[in-house]
Amino acid sequence: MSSDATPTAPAALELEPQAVEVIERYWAERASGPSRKILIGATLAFAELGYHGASTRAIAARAEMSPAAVYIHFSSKVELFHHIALEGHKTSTGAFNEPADLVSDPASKLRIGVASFATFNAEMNTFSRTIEYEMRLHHDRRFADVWRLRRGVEEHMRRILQAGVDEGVFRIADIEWMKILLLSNCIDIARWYRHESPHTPLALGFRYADLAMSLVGATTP
Amino acid sequence: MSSDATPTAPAALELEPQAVEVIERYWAERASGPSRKILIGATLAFAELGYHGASTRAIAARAEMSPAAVYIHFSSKVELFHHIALEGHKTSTGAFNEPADLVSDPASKLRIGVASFATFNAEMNTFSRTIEYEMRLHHDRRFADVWRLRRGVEEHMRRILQAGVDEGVFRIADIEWMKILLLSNCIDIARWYRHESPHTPLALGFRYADLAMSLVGATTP
DNA sequence: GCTGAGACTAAGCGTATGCTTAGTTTTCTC
DNA sequence: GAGAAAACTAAGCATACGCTTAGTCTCAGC
Repeated sequence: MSSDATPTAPAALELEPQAVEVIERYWAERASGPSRKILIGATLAFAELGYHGASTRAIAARAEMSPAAVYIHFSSKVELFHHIALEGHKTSTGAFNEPADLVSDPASKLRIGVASFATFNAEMNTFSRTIEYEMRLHHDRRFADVWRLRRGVEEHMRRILQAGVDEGVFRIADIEWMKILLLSNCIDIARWYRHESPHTPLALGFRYADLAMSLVGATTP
Repeated sequence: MSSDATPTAPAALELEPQAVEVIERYWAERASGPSRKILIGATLAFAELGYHGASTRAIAARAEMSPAAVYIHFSSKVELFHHIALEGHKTSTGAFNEPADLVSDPASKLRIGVASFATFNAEMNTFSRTIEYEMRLHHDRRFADVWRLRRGVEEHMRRILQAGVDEGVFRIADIEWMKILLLSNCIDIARWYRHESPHTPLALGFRYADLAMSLVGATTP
């Protein structure tokens, strides 16, 4: 039995070059100097190897530093992941909340919120997917703030749908179900989207916005 | 910096009791004796801790065996995961393909295929989610068979949609996009569904089937 | 009951892990 | 330029990891 064990370790996932660029640009806007290099390296390592599969040595190598240097800037591996997950969720939830808050009627909120959220998940597909998948293993107190952000988007979506129904512009039989469905659509983009897809993230966002309007039975043209 | 490292390891994810039962029943139907115990233990460990986070000791403990006993039945940890992923994908793809193959017209194929696939992903949410998430880290040759099964469902869905358009019963502007959308809806159920949800997997399957018929603009009542 | 095969274990191996330490290098301020 | 603080490294620690080995136990067949 043991003699047929394959000597090859699982190969690291090959990331799309554009996905790497997106991640580098993302952290360039939010961190500088060595911290930035570590955040980029860690994000890439987590994306390619998973949280537990990514050793601090792998992270450090991608940051072109020694493993010990990582601890100058982040107190632990899990704290590093927490930082990435929190920042990622702030951006992700902001991608939905902020555009929706720029308009006042429910239909526009829904359209622009969904478009923006879908675009974000397509553009940041590798980043979003990684955090999404790895967050399931982190339910301890340290990550309570991240989980809270997620619940905030659900609540926001529910309020938009409720307002639309109250104003008679949405025809929804089951708001809770519609909320789940609309968010599910947007979130799953991170799983399947690749930059080589025929649609740009922006175009995809419009598609999902149109779909959302259709699903809620929006009465506006 | 290092002095504020939290001494607590990430807590193992708490699985829904019903999710545990589902997994136990699943393997009861496909394995017996010690192999079954190992498959159950490993599936639970992977679900709670992730692939890399689940040590062979954790797997063995859940199977109530020693770590060495696992190697009598499975040649390596990765082979154990491969076995679980392959079996899971055979069942998952079967959940779509087999019901759809029982009927001949595209509308019925779509309805029954989606209903069945959605029901499967809800019922087996923990199992599906775990495999889905961990499969992204396994792209080496060993897992080619698993990846092939996934592509088979996509192809099948595309053929159903094409047949519906050819026969004039579906009104779809972009078949490729519709294919992605319909499968995305079903697959993402595994991410969000919990057994404590108000809808049973079966009821959810019908909802998704209705949604699919609506989305393709099916002309049959 | 005996024997051999298969299943199983305790112990351990070689290696990897997250993290620390002591020393070195770099940067910043005066 | 000097000194202090910050950033960084090589080396190493304590522990965990996937897996093997040698011995023990259990089961099935005769």
